Order: sequence, then C-alpha cells, then structure tokens
Amino acid sequence: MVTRSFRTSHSLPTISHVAEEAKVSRATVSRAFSQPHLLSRETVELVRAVAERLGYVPNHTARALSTGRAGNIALVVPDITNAFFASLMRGAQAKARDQGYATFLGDSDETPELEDILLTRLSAQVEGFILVSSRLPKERILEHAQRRPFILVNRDVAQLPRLLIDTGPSYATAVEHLASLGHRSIAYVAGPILSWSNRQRHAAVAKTARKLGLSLVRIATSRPSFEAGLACTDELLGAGVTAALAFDDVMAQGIMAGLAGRELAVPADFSVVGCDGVLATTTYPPLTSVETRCALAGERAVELLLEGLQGKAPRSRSISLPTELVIRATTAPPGISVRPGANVDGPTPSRHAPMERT
Amino acid sequence: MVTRSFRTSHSLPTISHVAEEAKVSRATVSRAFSQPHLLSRETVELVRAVAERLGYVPNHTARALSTGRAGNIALVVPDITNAFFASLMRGAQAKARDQGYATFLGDSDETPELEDILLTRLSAQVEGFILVSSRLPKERILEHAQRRPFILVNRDVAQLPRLLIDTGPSYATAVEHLASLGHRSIAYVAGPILSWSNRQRHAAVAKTARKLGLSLVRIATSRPSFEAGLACTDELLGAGVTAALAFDDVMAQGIMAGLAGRELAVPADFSVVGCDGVLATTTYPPLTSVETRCALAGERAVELLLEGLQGKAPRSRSISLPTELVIRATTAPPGISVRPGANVDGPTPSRHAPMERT
DNA sequence: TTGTAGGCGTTATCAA
DNA sequence: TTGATAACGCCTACAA
Repeated sequence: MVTRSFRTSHSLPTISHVAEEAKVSRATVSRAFSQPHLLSRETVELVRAVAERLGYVPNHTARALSTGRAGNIALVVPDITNAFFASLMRGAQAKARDQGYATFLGDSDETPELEDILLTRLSAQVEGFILVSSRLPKERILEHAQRRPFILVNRDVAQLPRLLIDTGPSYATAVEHLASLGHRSIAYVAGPILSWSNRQRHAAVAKTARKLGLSLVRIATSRPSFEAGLACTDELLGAGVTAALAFDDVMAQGIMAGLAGRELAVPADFSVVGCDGVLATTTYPPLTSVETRCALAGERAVELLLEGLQGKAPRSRSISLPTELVIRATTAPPGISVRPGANVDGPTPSRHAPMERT
Repeated sequence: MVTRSFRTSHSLPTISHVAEEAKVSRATVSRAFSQPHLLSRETVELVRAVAERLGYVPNHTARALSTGRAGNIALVVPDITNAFFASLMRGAQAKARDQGYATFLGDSDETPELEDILLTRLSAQVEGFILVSSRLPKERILEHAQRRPFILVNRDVAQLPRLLIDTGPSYATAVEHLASLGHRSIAYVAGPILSWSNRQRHAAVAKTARKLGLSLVRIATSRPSFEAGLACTDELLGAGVTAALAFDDVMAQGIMAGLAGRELAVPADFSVVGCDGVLATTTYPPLTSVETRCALAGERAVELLLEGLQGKAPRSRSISLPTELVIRATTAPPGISVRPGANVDGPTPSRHAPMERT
C-alpha cells in the first residue's frame, strides 16, 4: 500500500444522493433539515430515515456559503497565556458554544501586525469579531469593522459597540487605600502603551495621587509579563517608593518575586496592588487586587455580538463593567523605609524575610 | 434611522468585483492569489493592487467548498486557563497561522461530554484536529478520527498518530533526587484519573519509589487546579510525608500556598516538585519542576497534522518529546520532620516562616 | 406541501 | 498567459 497521507477521503453523501434515494427533490431534503415545519410529517421522516441510512450530514461549509451565516465567531487577544485573556476566552467560548457558535482563536502576540493579519484572514469565515485589548490604530479597527460586526473589549472607539472594564475607580480607591495606610510615595508600573486599560489606570492613579498629594512615579515596562515585573524591581526600589500599583496581576506577581529575591517582605517592607483577580489568590501572600470578573466579560461580549447579529433590540454602544478593589494581604502601612539604592544588588533567593501583617 | 442590527453593509467584495475593476476574468483574479506563477508578473501585480484597494480577501468558505480544503484546524483542550494548555495553544496557533491555517478553539472544561460536542460540531469545517489530553474513551476517539485526521497529544491510542510528552523518566529522576536528599516518605498528588499523563507520572513515581524503598502515598484530587492543590494540603501533612510530587505546576503552586498558610517553609520543612515548567519560575521560591516545552509541543503537533494533510512522508505514529527535571529551590533535605496532625488547623497567612536552602 | 431554478464565491477543466 | 464554463453542496424565492 502506498502511503498517501491519512486523508482517507471518502466523498461524503450529498443532498442529491438522499434526494435520489428518497425520490424527492433536493429542496425537500434541504427542508427536512432546515425547515421541517414546511413539510408533511411523513416526508420529513422518510427523508431523515434515508439520510440516516446513507450517513448524510448537511455540509456546514456549503450552508455557510449559501446563507452567509457561518455560525462562527472569532476572538482575538494579545496573549493567550495571560490569565486575564485566558479566562475571558473561556467565558466567551463557552457562551458561544451554548448558542451554537464555534469560536476561532487569534493570538496577536501583542503586535498590531499580527492582529491585522488575523482579522483579515478570518473575516470571511466569521459572522463577527470580539476584539480584546486591540493594539491597532483606531482607523484600522474601523476599516475592519466595516467588513464585519465588531465588539471591542477594553478599547474605546466611539463608533463601535464596546465593553469597557472600568478599572479606573478601583485604581483610585487603591491609591486612597495606600494613602490611608500612610504611604506618601508610590509607583505605577505601566502596561502596554497602546493599551486603553493602561491609559485608564494610569490616569486614575495620577489624578488620585495628585488629589491626595502623593508623589507618583511611573515605571515603563516592555510587556505585561512576570519577567517584566521582575525586571523592574530595581527601578522600583531605586525610585524610593513604598508601594506599587501594577498594571495587572501577572506583573504584580513578578514584582513580588523581585522583592522576595531582595529579601524584602510584602507587605511589611513594600506594598503591592495588582489587577484582574486571576492570580490574586494564588500568590503568597494573597494579592490585593482590582477584581474584574473577566470570564463574565467574555460571556457578555459574546451576548452583545450575537444580539447584534440577530438584529435584536438596539444595543447600547458602550457598556461599562464595574470592578472592585479586593484588599487581601499585600498592602500594609509602609514599614521599613526603602532607601534608594538599598538592596538592589540582584536576587538572593536564599532567604525569605518574615513578613508582618497589619 | 432605524436600528436594524449591525449586519447592514457588511458584504465583502468578491472576486467578481476585483475582476471587473481590473478588467480581467474571475479566473485570473483567482490565479493571482492561488497560482500566481501561472500569470505574468504584471497581471499579478495589477490584480493584487486592485484587490488591495477594494479590500478584497479570498473567501475561505467558498474556497473550501470548491477545493474541499477548509484551511482550518481545531485545537481541543480540557482547560484554556491552565498555563500548560495555554502555552501549547499559543505555539500551535502561531505555527498554524504561519502555514496559512486558522485555528478553532475548543475548551472541554475537563468533561468528556463537552469534548464530544466540540468534536462533532467542528468536524465539518476543519481539516483535522489536535486533541490534547483527551478525556474521551478510546473507542469514541477512534469514531471521530474516522471522519477527520487527528493528532493526539498526551493520549496513547495505538491506531492514531500521537505526540507524547514523556514525563515518566523525569518523574523517576525527581524521586531519585528526593531520595538522594534523604526523603524516605513521599507523596504523589494526582491529576485527572482519565489523564494519560497522570497515569504515566504516577506509574513512574510508584516504580521508582518501590525500587528505592521509599514509602509512597497517592493523594487524589478533583481537578488540576490551584484550589485542588491548596485543598489537599491537610491530607498531605496528615500523611506524614516530607515531600510531594504534584501532577503539575498549578497544583504544586496550590500546595506551596497551603504550606505557607500553615507556617511551613519550602523547602526547609517540605519539598515540592511540579511539572510543565510554565509556572516554575514565577513561584517563590522558584519551583523544582519537570520541564515540558509545551509551546514546542503545540508547534510539533501542528506540523504533524499538516504533514499528514499534505500527504507527505509516512509519519511515525508515535512521537515522544523528552523532558527534563530542573532543580530550582523547592527541594532540600527533609528538615523539621512533619508530624501527622501537626499544623493542620487551617490557614494562618499572617506570617511566613523563614526558609533555608541546602 | 413540494418542485424548479438560480445563486452564494471559488477553483478546475478545457479552450483559445 | 488568459478566458469561458462547469462544478462544489446547499438554500430560497417563486411556481405549481
């Protein structure tokens, strides 16, 4: 036998085979599956029996081409491995499946270029897009949105329906929380510059810090990753602050690891706040974090998209999802004052300093 | 203006539009994209320029109907939010995209039922499947595999091509490592009972423990999650062991949190070993773990699938991916002996005991 | 209630 | 090198 790849391709039975065998027209076979109420009970049963015997299943691709409805949606995110996006995708995919839709997955690797390729490539097979934390310029998003319905998540383009996870107020609360603990000098460890969420969070922190008379340092990073959080620890300590608000939980975790590696205890020596709530309970000590219910956001986004697809009620163009600061165990009054330049000579993970709580 | 759902004006330009605009036939436009070498350089450039201007992209659904090739694959995993699967998906999706394939995403939520639904639903629009850590019975997998090509990951069904991440030897090494440190009584914290990986790991641990004369306790859990790891801490401590090999990093992290909450230091009081290497560097202290290069596994799986699809060389039916035990900072000689029943009265996360190394 | 005929967007075959 | 034309499998007016 010649090895011919495993495409043991047997041509599947088509609507014509069934029609011939059942001695009805192809239209009747079609109706027996898509509009059975238009047919007599007997005909439906006959056709289905024949189809069953022949092993016929309606061809989804052909149906999609004919009706224009693919029964698919696409979910495009900057990074699947980020727990926030993973949770969101999980919620979205489950909801879509419940509604009979299949979901394409797109990981843009945080780059606008790949995002653009994915959006283009997928547009013909998909009824609509859920575009999460897009790094694309507004104009380009609008161009894509001209081709297919879009729901934006965490990106604020006035012309398009969007779901905005409103972390601003919670970041403001977090700053107030730190201030009330006695912190006077804090840092915001920034996320991607192209991220709407990052701008919102930074703005909220800056405004509140100003209001309360706190000094604020902004620390730039390459990418919202554990490594980036870890890598900015020196800069953080050098800045002479006593607390950091990170762009997200992943970075917060990196910062905590960096601090631990420098024998600094959290929260006794340094306070840390994260965002998303995806990792918050898995760190030790548990992370004080802005909770976002990201899985729910994924579900809501799918609901919005499918409602629009089915031409339901006029949906609101911008939906805001509230968040909440959950205070766990990484924030406390500034303890040992961190002197600029101290303890910044690299990781020494041999010993974990004891940490006190309140 | 009446709000009529946003389906309005979302019709994409077709091959005919481009043909008309470029004053060539539709066949020529088609060739400009699929068989450019059959056309003159000028024609190709002209057509592509016009297409670009009009925003034309070949419709994959129509192409699929005509050629029988959908240009899509599906990736089905038990849990997107598990970092191991997320990394694997990331690698797979990127590779598929590079090869011009789009990827459907399926999350089975660790249940055979949902897995079955996804496989059925997706089969019509997909050229092949990558099924990761399937929880489905062998017979059912084979039925699905009759319709479409399958690549199995971490599931050993003799009739199907499969990619097996070979963690057995590394788990054996891990047990030897613990034994050499002086541990005499260890635990294996198990993963899903339907998981091939779990069986492989448990078998390797059991065999090696027996060989070295170590006493081994197997601890069952509900699901490979942080919470499950956390929840089994009491049982772990009650078992009187001095070290635990967890099914994966996520559970190991849960165990570490549980230990920390009971004022036990890792590795001074208790040693922990994980698996996957996805979280290993993000814990504190860094986790000793069996590294799996999961992103690479995703890429390899896609390569295998696409090779089969294109009828290339007869691929080997079973490919084994080696792993490696990476010793970091969570394993040390058994320090304070853990007395059964001690320190098991719930979390008291107020203080993190200092930990020693070596 | 059922059949006829045309179309969905592409590719493949055969000519030119 | 390019152009007609016929599939691909299904859906859906329109007719009967």
